[in-house]
Amino acid sequence: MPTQEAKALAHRLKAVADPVRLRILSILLSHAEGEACVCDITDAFDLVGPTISHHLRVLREAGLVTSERRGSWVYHRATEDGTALYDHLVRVPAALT
Amino acid sequence: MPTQEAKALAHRLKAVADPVRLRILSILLSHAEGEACVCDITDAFDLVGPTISHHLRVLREAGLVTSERRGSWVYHRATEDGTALYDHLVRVPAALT
DNA sequence: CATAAAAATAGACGTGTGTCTATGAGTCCG
DNA sequence: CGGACTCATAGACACACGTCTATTTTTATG
Repeated sequence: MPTQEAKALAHRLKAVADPVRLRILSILLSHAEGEACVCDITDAFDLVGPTISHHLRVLREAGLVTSERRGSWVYHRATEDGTALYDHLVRVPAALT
Repeated sequence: MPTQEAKALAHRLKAVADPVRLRILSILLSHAEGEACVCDITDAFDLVGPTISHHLRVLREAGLVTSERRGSWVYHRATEDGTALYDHLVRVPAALT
């Protein structure tokens, strides 16, 4: 594997190599309409709002999540890449043993 | 995704979410007999021996690599899980875009 | 307009991570 | 034995990361 490719893949893997971010992706995908606001996500964790915002930004900068403001709320949803990566990961046999 | 499962998956992902460790796995899998000693691996990087040892330990503790001493050399090889995870990862479409 | 609510940003703080140098442990060979 | 070689471990150090509190921005509403 070329150094360049390893670097790019590692960068994307780092974005999902965190239990909170994995669960955020999971929540987005299982939510109605495939989207949720920060307050929805915060309820599922014992974490404060800004911390969730931080994780959402990491996911967004990795191209796995998009965010859109509609009125008072900001709705976050998994991108096509984010969905594909998540679906792929939860099916890694070795990763679940 | 349950918290427990997210934690376990994230832990395993952290082990491969590093460009050096990805390339180490790649090198092990492409080497003759599927194994290589530290000196073989060191040649492929601009890193010193103990650093490679450190990365090999991370991979070993994640169950992705095994190490066996035969004479002066220690031979490292990807486990079945390590092989499956690596093969799986390099085929994630979203991870390579 | 003023206030409240939702969320992002900024900054601080402790912990984890990747790297190095120095040292120790195991093995071969003269 | 003793030296050379391979590798792991220990310790140090800088930097990244996950979390929090405090503040700012954006929007809705009385």
